[in-house]
Amino acid sequence: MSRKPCCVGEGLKKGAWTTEEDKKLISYIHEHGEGGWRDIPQKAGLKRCGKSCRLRWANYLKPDIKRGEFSYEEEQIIIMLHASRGNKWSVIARHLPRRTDNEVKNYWNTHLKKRLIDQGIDPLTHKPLASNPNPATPTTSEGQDDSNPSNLDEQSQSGSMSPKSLPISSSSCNLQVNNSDETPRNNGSLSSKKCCFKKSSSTSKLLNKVATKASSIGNMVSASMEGSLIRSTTLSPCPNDVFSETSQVQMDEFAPFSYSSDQHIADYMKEDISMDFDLNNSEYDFSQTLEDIYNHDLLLSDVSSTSVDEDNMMQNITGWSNFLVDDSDFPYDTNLDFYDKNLV
DNA sequence: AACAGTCTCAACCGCCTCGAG
DNA sequence: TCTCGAGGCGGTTGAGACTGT
Repeated sequence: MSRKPCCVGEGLKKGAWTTEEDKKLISYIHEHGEGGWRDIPQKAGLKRCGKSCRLRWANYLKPDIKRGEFSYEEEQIIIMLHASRGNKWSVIARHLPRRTDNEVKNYWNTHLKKRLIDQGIDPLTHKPLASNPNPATPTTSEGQDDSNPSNLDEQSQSGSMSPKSLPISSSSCNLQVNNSDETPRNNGSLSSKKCCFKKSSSTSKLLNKVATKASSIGNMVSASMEGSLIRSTTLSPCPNDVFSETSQVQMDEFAPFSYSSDQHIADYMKEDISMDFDLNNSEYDFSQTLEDIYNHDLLLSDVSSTSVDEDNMMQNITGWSNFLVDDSDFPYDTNLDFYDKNLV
């Protein structure tokens, strides 16, 4: 037993990778495949630590990595999974095909975390910040300096909140706001069917919560299914322990399933169901909303350890979509006041 | 144009888990 | 059973880009 340590050695280069180094690494991996990272630097002619090579490959050079702006659906998935899983970036990234854990982590830290704080939501607990009397107004909180003009300018100067500064609730609710420099993140229009929370029975509250998420669930399901069904299709009926070994299937193989034959379900669910709710309402619990959704198998809590029955999942989704779009006795008031105040 | 402050994200660091020896 | 290295993961850093004055 005389293994040599991975990252000791003089003359190892650090810092940004050059294109030349990238070429060497790509070329080597194309020829020999991944793995054996300790030996790769030497064999590929790189003065880098094996660990550094692995990271460079996994986070940047790998051909199927998706880069660039996160979609609305991806944002929703990150937020929801973070609420239930915490900083488990690798777990979250598994639900986002072609995204890396590092990228998800960076996006959370630089965008989503701030946005939640701005809207008075504690990014750790995903519950309204206790000290925040008005969630629609940026407040001083952890990592947030209200003397920072940029925080105030964003809304006071623009006269409206950009989608990125919208409350999570609103961005989940088909709200469309004036947005000159960005493609709207949701194709839905500002619904005429705006609903308020009603403090009634727990069932009503659950329905409220579900309805709140309904407009985005379609998108989320589509996106999540990409990741989940790829794996379930691949796995089933494989035992769980085989799962991780077989999960490297390209999503393209299942694109027809994800995007055509079942797109109608997602479309149904994206339809004109929207509402707002009052974050001041101490009973609102985003984590609970997630639990509710998870309990109905709309999202898989951790596909890496779960084998999924595809038919069962589709039954659930179909059932839920029918439930969600059946608003014949939609029990909530319409109310645009909240966004009228904050978006105009 | 120059400078300062802020933001972004690639890359590093250190810890943890797992498995080989 | 114990030790140690590889690989994986989450937290943090800092260089470069961007923005405001």
